[in-house]
Amino acid sequence: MEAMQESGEYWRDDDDVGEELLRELLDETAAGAASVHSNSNSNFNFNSKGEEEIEYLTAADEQLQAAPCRRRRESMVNKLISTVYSGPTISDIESALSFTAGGDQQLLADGHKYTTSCSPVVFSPEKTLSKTMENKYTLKMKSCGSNGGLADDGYKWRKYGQKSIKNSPNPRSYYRCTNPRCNAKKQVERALDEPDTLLVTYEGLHLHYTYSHFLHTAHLQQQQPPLPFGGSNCKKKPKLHLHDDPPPPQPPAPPQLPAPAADMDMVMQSFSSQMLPDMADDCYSSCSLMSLDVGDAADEQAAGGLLEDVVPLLVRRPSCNYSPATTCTSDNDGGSSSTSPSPSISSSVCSWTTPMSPCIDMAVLSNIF
DNA sequence: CGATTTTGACCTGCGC
DNA sequence: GCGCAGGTCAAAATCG
Repeated sequence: MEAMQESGEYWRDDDDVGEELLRELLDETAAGAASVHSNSNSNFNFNSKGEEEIEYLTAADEQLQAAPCRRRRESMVNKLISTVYSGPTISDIESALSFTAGGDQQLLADGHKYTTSCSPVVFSPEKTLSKTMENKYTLKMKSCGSNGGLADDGYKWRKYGQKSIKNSPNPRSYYRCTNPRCNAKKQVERALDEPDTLLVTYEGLHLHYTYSHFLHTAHLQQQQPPLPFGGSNCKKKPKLHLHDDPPPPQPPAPPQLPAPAADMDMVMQSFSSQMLPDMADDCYSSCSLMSLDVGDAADEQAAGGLLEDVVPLLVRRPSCNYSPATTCTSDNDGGSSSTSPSPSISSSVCSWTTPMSPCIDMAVLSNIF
């Protein structure tokens, strides 16, 4: 994970895009609200000369006008969320493990990669797992000395069971993510033929950042001056700073721009109240994680106020292109996954830092809004 | 004292 | 329906 951070992969350079989208969205929303409001009787428009024009619209006309507007707004929301969201994806776990281990890989005769260190080999579920095990994938990794031989994947796991497996001398351990809102699980067992090799089967997806992400972000926060508008002391509703948003982080830290950051505070407040009236608190608490210190971040994480609770999984799957060939489907409350191939080694190079097509289940969004 | 691990019991799906 | 194997639960034990 550290290596991944050092690689700079986490850094997003599209913050400006996020701001633009936010402003555009707010403009659009304001315009839409004004339009809806005025449509109660008649539609007031102003031409370029500032002269008042009055249009009388039928219900059908209103729908015709509203539909493109709604689509446009949805489109912008898609872009916005995909821009704002910067948490880890399933592929990041792989890449984290890969980068952390830094081991050499070589191809085995069966086509799988063999690792000489802790770096994982990812087995495609369609090859090694039954159909009932969609959303699962298995990493094969050499055990490392520490942490029980298991490489740190950046998440905190709680063991909830252990079971001896038939025809295997090694018991299988069952772990669950410690985050109460996250249903990610993993199973760990030693390989039969290679005692120093661990088979780690991940199931479900994390709906939150890695703890190492918080720690690093908090570290950056401590290096920065107090934030405007209450900043870090504002515990109940810390302000959002999109400039602080870039995920785990990477030195050198991007220059803090107080004015735009403050501006984005207000923009985000507006966004929260206008676009997410019911979710404003969640959005606040989640988006503002970046403004918290270590303790606050941990508390906040424990409390479960997470942006990822708002953002559908599909947004978080950069590799999930919005095309007919790779239709995105949300299959369970874990929110996985897609008909596209399950995570593979090649997907490890993907991250949310790469530009992606917005891919949001609009049904989910409609529930949000 | 809270969080985590351990471990036996229980539940569920599947094959016969 | 029964038995088996895998997965989960939950109380007790342990840890920091």
